[in-house]
Amino acid sequence: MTVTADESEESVSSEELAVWRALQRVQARVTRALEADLLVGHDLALASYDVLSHLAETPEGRLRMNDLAERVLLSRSGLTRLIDRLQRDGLVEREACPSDARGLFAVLTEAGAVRLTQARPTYLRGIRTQLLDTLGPEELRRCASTLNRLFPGDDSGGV
Amino acid sequence: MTVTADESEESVSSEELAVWRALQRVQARVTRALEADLLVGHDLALASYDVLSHLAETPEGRLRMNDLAERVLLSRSGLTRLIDRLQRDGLVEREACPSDARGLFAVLTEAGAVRLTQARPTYLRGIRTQLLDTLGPEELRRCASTLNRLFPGDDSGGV
DNA sequence: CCTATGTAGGTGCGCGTGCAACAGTCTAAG
DNA sequence: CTTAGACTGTTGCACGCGCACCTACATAGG
Repeated sequence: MTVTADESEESVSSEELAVWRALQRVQARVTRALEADLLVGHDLALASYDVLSHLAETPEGRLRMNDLAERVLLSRSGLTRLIDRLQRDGLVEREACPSDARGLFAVLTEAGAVRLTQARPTYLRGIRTQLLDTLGPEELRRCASTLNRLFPGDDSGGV
Repeated sequence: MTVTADESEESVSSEELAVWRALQRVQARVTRALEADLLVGHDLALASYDVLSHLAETPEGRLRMNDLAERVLLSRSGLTRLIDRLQRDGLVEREACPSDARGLFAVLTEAGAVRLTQARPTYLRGIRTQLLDTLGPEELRRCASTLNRLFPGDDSGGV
């Protein structure tokens, strides 16, 4: 088959395409491993962990819904439901924003902080074995500099 | 807040964590851009494009369901429904496997090949603007070598 | 031959997600 | 003060996905 239309224009080398495909595969592999591990070990979805994690990185343990949605890579509506679930489970609470009557804070509860602390080792171990170990230290360093250049001021927060 | 439990064990530097998070963000950004562009431009979901693309890279334009599922990063059941839709739209056909009565081939139709050819420029442009342009040529080269080392013999296929 | 184990693909089901639309609120221009 | 436009979070809806389970077939071991 090999439908080779007009490669003259809009060319992307097979090496470049391979980069994109590898990116997809790595992301899928790590994501699924983390999802499974967190689920069986702590009854926590990866998206839920991400929310707790980002909240915990905040000095006050709270974040506006919109802000949080961007950080955890979710649509606003998606975050609304996710916070619904986390609130139902007592891991997060909603709190009104004094300065803006439209705004709501998602705020980490004590139970949420505990749950996060319990789950963190599982999460970190997953990243280590699925991603970091497969990269050599040299490649890791290069990736870090490249990625941090693309997203300046984003390596904040801990662990 | 900053729940800093036991960082002694299972440590992952913030630089390493940033790598993982950046990976997620890049993947999400490119994926959503491609999905949107392909949808408005060619009424084609990204997953559908991936299927057509992988089939077209095959000499006979056909692939076993299982094999295809692995390549497009979908569960077997997920691929079943996706092929259902593509077959309904006439872009793909199912064909029995002579050597194994359990097996089925997903085979690219002429209409599927045409649709792929139409959509390809949109797809490649998306990768170019969302991913490749943001990486310098030097970083691109490094990523390629790193990723291709992690997934040897996977840069086959065209464009 | 016949049985046991593994594999290929499909189905029922529940769930998480995004899009479009909406109400409430803020802000700026007249 | 009023009004137009932008923004925040939520909801109705439809859809795509994975998991668990199932059937059909393949293959090895008796």
